[in-house]
Amino acid sequence: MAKEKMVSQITDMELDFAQWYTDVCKKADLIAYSGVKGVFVYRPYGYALWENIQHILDGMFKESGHENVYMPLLIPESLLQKEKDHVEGFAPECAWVTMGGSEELEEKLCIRPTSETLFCDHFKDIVHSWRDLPVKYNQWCSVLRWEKTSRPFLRHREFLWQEGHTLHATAQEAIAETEGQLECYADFCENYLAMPVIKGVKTDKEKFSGAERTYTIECMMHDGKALQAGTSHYFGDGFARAYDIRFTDKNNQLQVPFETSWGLSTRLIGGIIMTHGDNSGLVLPPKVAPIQCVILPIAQHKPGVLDAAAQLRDRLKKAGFRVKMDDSDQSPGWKFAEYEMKGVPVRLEVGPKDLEQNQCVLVRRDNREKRVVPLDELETALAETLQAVHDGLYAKAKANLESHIFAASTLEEARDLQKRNGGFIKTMWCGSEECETKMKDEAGMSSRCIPFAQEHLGDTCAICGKKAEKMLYWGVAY
RNA sequence: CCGGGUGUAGCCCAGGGGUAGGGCGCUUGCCUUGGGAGCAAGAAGCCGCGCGUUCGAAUCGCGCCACUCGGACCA
Repeated sequence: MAKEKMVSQITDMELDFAQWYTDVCKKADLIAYSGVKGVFVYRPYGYALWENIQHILDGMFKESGHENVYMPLLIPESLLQKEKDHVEGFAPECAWVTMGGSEELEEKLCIRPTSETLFCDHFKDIVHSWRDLPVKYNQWCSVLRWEKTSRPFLRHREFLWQEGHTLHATAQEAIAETEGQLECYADFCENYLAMPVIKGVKTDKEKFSGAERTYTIECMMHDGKALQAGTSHYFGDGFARAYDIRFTDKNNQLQVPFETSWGLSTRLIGGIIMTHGDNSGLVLPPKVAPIQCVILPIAQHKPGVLDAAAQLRDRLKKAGFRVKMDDSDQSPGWKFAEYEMKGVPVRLEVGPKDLEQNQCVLVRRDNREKRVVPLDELETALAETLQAVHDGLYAKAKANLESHIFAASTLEEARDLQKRNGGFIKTMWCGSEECETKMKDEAGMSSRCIPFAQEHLGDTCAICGKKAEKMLYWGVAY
């Protein structure tokens, strides 16, 4: 008899990647829909993942001298409008508060889509002397952008993020800050999330509204689409001039300071899902997994099993691992499937047969490899196994990235490569926005970045044939 | 925002102008435990929302909302 599917399952990603993604988000208990388009409920398991990300990043920011602050949710229209490029960029996706109680407001208030304007307005008041610089602030908050289409984690109207905002006496120092924070993001993605990144600079067309230069890290998903995982902006003194921020330097001269901002959002969770997930569900990088190891007692009604499992749990907790013991009365098979769906990096099985031999079994989520471990070596073995999962995930993601990079010398070639394989298409580029637009119109790709790691693929632009000195990555992005 | 699809129990879906259906899940009991076990009983629904047509609407019409797939726009 053909076994009917007993439980709701996850669509195979080869069959329908978008459906697979949505299934994982829901079945792994990360997120739930609310009654309003584009705003989501972060469920405990999904929020715990964000908290772990927050905790690590927050430590990195503080280590490099940044302080956390909290700015208001609302921006008066007049304040938002001071920087021309910025307001033009964000106006189409602003949501406004126009009523207070039953009264119409004198001036409407924008719900922050990002907080540059608020920080500038505040910086103007607190910075007067060279002694006040640098200012290195960060805030954890949510922002609102009235997106037309939305998807869990990848594109919310309201999303959680951090935004760093810093002010410096010199352009060099501000640029160093911008680049340093990009490195921080790249380090975090690669060493904590096991996501390899491509670092580079956005073209003028793609840069942040109001920025002089935008740096980015770009990741490659399983389906060949690109994901911008974090950005860091150098503003020059544009915002400072627009918002009238001045300081007196050591020579008693009035100067305009230089500014940066940088942000990373819950979108990254979407990136984790699409980088590491498989047809059994989520696969979480061990360093941010809410549960690093789930302990499953086998034949738990037999004497000694539950006690032994609880002892192992306590030992591992004491050793600093995030562990959970599941002694619910579900069958072992059910639990195996459940925790695979939730992406728990390591499963620990312990049953009567193990206890007789003073051992347990560790199973890796990424490749299902089993390892029998003597109980007195458990802490070391688990640490090794978690590290092995991290390394395994990174290697697999790196291979996926590398197998999704193709070189092209003409627009037609680029278009065909994208259509056939997806991925990043690298070409030489003359630097003109017209060529970017043409690539978008005819090949459906936007420029992802001008990578730091440049290669010389030729001397002419793949689109217009004119002289070209820069190599650009193109792709279809989330 | 433009075009297509969908909305019936927690999930997947059938039905259909006149008492609301199935499978899975859920609850309780028995049984079972190294890859989503079995038996029995039970609970659970403004049939997405509003307005219309009708003696009567979950069913027909219109509007809206949400989800989804393309496209345009954006972290």
